[in-house]
Amino acid sequence: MARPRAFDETQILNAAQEQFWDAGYAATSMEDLMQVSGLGKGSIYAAFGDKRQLFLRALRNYIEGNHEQLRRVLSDTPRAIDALRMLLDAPVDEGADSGVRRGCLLANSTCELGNADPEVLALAHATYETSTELIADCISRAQDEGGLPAQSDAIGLARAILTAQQGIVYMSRTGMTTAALKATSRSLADHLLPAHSGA
Amino acid sequence: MARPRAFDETQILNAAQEQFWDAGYAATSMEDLMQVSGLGKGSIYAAFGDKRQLFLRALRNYIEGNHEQLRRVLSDTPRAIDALRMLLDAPVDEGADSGVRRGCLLANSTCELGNADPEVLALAHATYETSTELIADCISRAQDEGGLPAQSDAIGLARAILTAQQGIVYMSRTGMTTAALKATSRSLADHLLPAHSGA
DNA sequence: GTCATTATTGACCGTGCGGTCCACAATAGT
DNA sequence: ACTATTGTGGACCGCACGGTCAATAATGAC
Repeated sequence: MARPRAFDETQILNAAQEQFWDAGYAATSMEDLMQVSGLGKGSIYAAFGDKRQLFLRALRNYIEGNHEQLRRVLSDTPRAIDALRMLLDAPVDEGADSGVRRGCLLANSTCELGNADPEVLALAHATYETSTELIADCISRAQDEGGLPAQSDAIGLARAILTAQQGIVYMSRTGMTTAALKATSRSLADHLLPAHSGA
Repeated sequence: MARPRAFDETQILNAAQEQFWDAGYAATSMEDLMQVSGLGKGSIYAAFGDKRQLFLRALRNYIEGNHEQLRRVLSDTPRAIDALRMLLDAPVDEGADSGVRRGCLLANSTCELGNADPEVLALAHATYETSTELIADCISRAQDEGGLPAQSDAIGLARAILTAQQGIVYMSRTGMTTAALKATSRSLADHLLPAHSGA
């Protein structure tokens, strides 16, 4: 009954996400977004509202993707303890080859906007709460499997792992060599997850 | 022979630093800087060049202050192991009462500008290299004092502690409660610095 | 084919930005 | 007191930004 959309909304969100991830919120102009999306300005505004709303949707899109991946890793890895170690290793590989270390979009956004935009802050808070629970579940599994001492507080340890991971993500942006980064992630994993599996 | 400055350069740098810390680089306008410094636009440009240069000086100012404080804590604390624990505790107290958790200016700046401004990135890299060395020295001291096992790699452990600290700094910005934050810092300290001193 | 409806485009707008400049103020030397 | 020199403040500039809008294109219903 009317002219159909010529673009896929998710595709645009992905493109916007990449752009915001590369440059940050403030440093991304509508021109940039037009370029990476291939859309005219009017189409973007008609479809998403304004820059901030597009950003928020792209950010939510990113978070969902991240959580999906987290869930997959945590549940698909045979030994739970290995999954936990992977959490600390993952940021090291991210973009190691391409040389561009842009960290985590949510972390970047929280740093840039967390003080000024309550919605971004709330998104960050909720995300890390969920992450903590997912990780804690995995810790319980590791305890059941005997990979971790049973007495330790799963939520507390989950928070420590998450915090360490965020530390690694950040340090990866500071020009640390991949080798140093790898060693650090390993060191943190060894300290936080005492029993580890082989070489 | 000429009209003297009516302001103290360091004072302006401190004011600018606070402003950039509160709002970030892009979200700070020259108007903001005029307001917090009490200076006219012309004076700022005459004294500091442009916005970016003022920012870089404010950032360097911040870094120097931070390192001074780090040095002081690391050397003035009687037992080195306690100093190391303090590194992880410090971010928790920072701004806990006022409620504003603005993290670390250098970290914020690196997240916002690290990809786009090589100078900021270089500053971050150099800073963390220095921090790592300072912490490593303190670790050696802790080993000499018997507070830490002597066999562990000081630099590696220093990097792990620094990374964990940055993780805590970041998590403090995500709306975590002070209690959870405190528990996390304690947990990380306990895992990274096995031997600790009393209740 | 006609029409109603929605998508698309790009010209256009007002605003706030970083940055410049100039008239004026304040000092030190003589 | 006069002058040279530098600091100060704010008016001013051009620009790029986010955002709007109207003309046009593409579809489905009938």
